[in-house]
Amino acid sequence: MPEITDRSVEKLTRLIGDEERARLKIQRLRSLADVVESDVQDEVNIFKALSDPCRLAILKLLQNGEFCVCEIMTALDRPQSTTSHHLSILKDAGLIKERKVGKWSNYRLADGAVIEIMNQARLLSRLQK
Amino acid sequence: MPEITDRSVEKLTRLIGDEERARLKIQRLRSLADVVESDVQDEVNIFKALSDPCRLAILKLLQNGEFCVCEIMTALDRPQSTTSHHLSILKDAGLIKERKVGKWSNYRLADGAVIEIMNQARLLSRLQK
DNA sequence: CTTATATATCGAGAAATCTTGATACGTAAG
DNA sequence: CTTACGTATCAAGATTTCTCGATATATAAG
Repeated sequence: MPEITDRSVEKLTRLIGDEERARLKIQRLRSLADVVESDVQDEVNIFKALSDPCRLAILKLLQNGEFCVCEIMTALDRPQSTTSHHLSILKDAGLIKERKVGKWSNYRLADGAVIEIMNQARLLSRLQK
Repeated sequence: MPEITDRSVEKLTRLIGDEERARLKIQRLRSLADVVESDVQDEVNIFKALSDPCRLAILKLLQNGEFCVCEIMTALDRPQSTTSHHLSILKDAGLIKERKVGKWSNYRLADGAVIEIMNQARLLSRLQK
């Protein structure tokens, strides 16, 4: 029997009248919103990786194939360190993959789902107008 | 004829040898990555709104219907001001909609695409394991 | 081994975000 | 009008993120 001993009980008890029913309702609400911490963090990291204009530009570029860092920094018109940093965030989030060839690092999209998720966002952004 | 007079030219010229061809390649790379600022900002805001565990929990809850702020704060176990703040970010991003009834504010998902985009992210997060 | 080049990492200042108590606003009831 | 309550906004400290010059690492060439 999970403990529920915080500010919510008082508030919902006033709303519902019966403290026991309030507790049950709180349990139900918590379970509906429940997201397991370790699971959700990966998803949050994916969305964080997508939350930057530079990185969206990189992903858009990579829809045209595989490119090395020096091509990507040229496309973005950003310094090499900035570009490399953004690439590592995208890679850590699992959105792109790296392939080293000699002293070059080539990057490509990790999966078609990356394109799909960007399409959905574009769809949503148009919806609100 | 767009001007290209920055660090990229020097670097790519070395790589390619011919400065004129370097300039052409730069133009092509830029156009592939080009994201119109005003358009991309809406998409960035959508991803930013999704980049928080609290807000993902709210969206997950709202997949079960419409809820008022006091129910949502109960589900999250967060103070009212925090909850309200997250809701306004989700609303500004166009992910949820508000319906006022008396002194209550009820929130619901704005569109099925919200569920879809979360599903894609979950798919991606599992892919990388 | 030395040099050059492509990329990654470090470090620090600037900017944005998160959190939450305090306060303001709006509606309904007395 | 006054009070109560649900919600929104404000303000400020804590944390995170962004940016980019400086530096480190790695590979290839001489």
